[in-house]
Amino acid sequence: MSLTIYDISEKAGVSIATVSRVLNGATNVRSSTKEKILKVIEEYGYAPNAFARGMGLHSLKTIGILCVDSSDIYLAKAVYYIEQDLQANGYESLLCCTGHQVDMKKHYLNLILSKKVDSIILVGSYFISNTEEDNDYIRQAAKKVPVMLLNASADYDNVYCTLCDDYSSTYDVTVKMLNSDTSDVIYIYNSESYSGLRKLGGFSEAVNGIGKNAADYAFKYNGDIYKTEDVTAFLTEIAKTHRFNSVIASEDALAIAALKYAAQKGLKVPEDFEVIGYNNSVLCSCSTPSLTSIDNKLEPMTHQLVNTLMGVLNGQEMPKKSLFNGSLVERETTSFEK
Amino acid sequence: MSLTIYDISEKAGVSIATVSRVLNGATNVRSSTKEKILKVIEEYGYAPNAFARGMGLHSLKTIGILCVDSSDIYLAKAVYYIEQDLQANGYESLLCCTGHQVDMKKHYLNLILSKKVDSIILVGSYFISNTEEDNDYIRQAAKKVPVMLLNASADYDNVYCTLCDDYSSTYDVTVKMLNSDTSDVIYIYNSESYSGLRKLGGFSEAVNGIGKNAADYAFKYNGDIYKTEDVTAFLTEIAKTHRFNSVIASEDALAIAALKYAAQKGLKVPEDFEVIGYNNSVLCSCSTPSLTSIDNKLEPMTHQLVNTLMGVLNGQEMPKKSLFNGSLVERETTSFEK
DNA sequence: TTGTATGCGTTATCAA
DNA sequence: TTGATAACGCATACAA
Repeated sequence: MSLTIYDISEKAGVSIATVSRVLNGATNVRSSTKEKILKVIEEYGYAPNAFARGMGLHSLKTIGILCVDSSDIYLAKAVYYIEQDLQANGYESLLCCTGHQVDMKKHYLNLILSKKVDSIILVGSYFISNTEEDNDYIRQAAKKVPVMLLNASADYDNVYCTLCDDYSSTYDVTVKMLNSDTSDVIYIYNSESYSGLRKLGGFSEAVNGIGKNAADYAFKYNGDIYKTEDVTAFLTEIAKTHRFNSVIASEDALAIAALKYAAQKGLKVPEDFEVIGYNNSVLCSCSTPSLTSIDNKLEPMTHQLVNTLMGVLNGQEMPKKSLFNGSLVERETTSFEK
Repeated sequence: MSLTIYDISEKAGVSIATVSRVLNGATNVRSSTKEKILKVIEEYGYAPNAFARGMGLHSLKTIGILCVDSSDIYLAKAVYYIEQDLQANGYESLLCCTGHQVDMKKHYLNLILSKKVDSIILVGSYFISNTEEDNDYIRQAAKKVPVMLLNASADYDNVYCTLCDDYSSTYDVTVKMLNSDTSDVIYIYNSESYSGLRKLGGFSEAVNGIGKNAADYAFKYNGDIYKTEDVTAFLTEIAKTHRFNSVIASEDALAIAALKYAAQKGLKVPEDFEVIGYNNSVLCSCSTPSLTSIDNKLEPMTHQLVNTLMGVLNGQEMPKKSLFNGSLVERETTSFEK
């Protein structure tokens, strides 16, 4: 077995209490004895037992990260930024991918909670549902540890939200499109998560604002957004009954498919056909032509989220909700006037 | 505080030993008392304290996953698959992104080791270096827990490797290209990791095989592979001194840039210019035209890796090295004869 | 099949 | 500034 605090105390000629003090950075230790102990620790390569430590401290400085699918381009980036920020604050990350089933979300949240994490971060808006009832597991979890929401909002005790104003972003960009040369705009989306509905709401508000019925211009795609051909077929189907010369998409991948659709139809982008994606992901610069997209400030959001969490864990009063504004990053699939 | 095993034993009218037995699935408990205990546990929502449990069992059923950058498309997928497989086997994942600095890799490996993980998985070939000395930290870690390598190889005790034969894949595809109409092929790459060098080796072998000097046809790009414009500029620079009409890339993102280069030059793909990427990532179907790419069997590899790990943890004899074969997925950027 | 008692390696309280 | 010792919550050897 490995060394214990007793071994170290013996070799250093002190009690375990003193060793423990040094280990935990207590100030009330004579610097000479501190040096002595540190040297012994170094020499024998001693590392405290994590379990025993957790038992004493009631914490292992570990944060649970829940995510429906960390292989998704956007969520992967979110998880990465969060992990890096946590690391910088001396915390580790317990990652758990739940999938989309509500049962699994609850199951894994409780599982990860039983591992005595110091907090839980819910990455992505898929964890918040419309019904109070379905969100109850989050409220329950928040009774034990602070719960942080990225891209979602819920007004519960001990739950903190960091999000981007998807509603305004989509509203603004829709208005812009409606005033452009390609004003026959449709909206395609795939998710009715919290942020999914906010985006849809922004689009609808803008369309309704010019006296049209938004429901006629918003189309939900059910399927894998990365199966580009399927999405393109979906658009071809829509085109049979609706005329459109621009597409706003809730995800970059959907927008990419719209570009493929335009290419198939021989439409010139952006002259005759304009496309706007969402997330400003790596796909934007990889597509031809490069994709205009809404940047929803992922990295600043994750910073804010982790900062807020650290404050909460230190007992400070922190904002319950942090709101960012998105911005349009124009590339080659649009030609708005400046 | 939350309930302890003592509370449960009291409420169920048995000793803590019996409760513990039920908790750990021991068979020598009368089924009626087992039922009784289970009911109490259910009723009060008792969950054992993870730290105390870990102390007794010397394990928390947690695996450390180390990765240089989990936001990379390929690595993110790898992490995701691994996490899912571990979950299916009742293990949790402690994720740690180290970045590319060797010091940090060592630091975090030791840190994560001190958290008493049952094993460590090194995702991606960046953890293995050419020098024995730089790999020593891995050998040391393997003295404590089994170390699993994805996409890398190292012949140490208690280290298990799962990888794809990148050498052969690149060799085969290069030969194919050399025999095609677009036989002026160059290879662009960005990494000299273990697998990076294997790919380069395969390309070189094929080119040398026809009596040419491979070094004249392989170009290393130093920079962010997702900065498409930079990569395109890099190719433009190469074109000043080298004639080429096909590109094999070590990463899909680099191949995408090659497509942009072709578009800029007005070259028809695949008639006059062919491109092959690597990883068969989502970028392939997102690009226009869709990208031919080498699939290196990520998901099967991760399955094998986790299966091997589970065997090792159960004390079974398992293969030290598992080798997969890549395969070419042809799309619109190549037109090889069948 | 069940219960008792001890150990696991820390932290923290109290006294010196 | 230090040391002795009692928790912490569970697993398990041993006894019954």
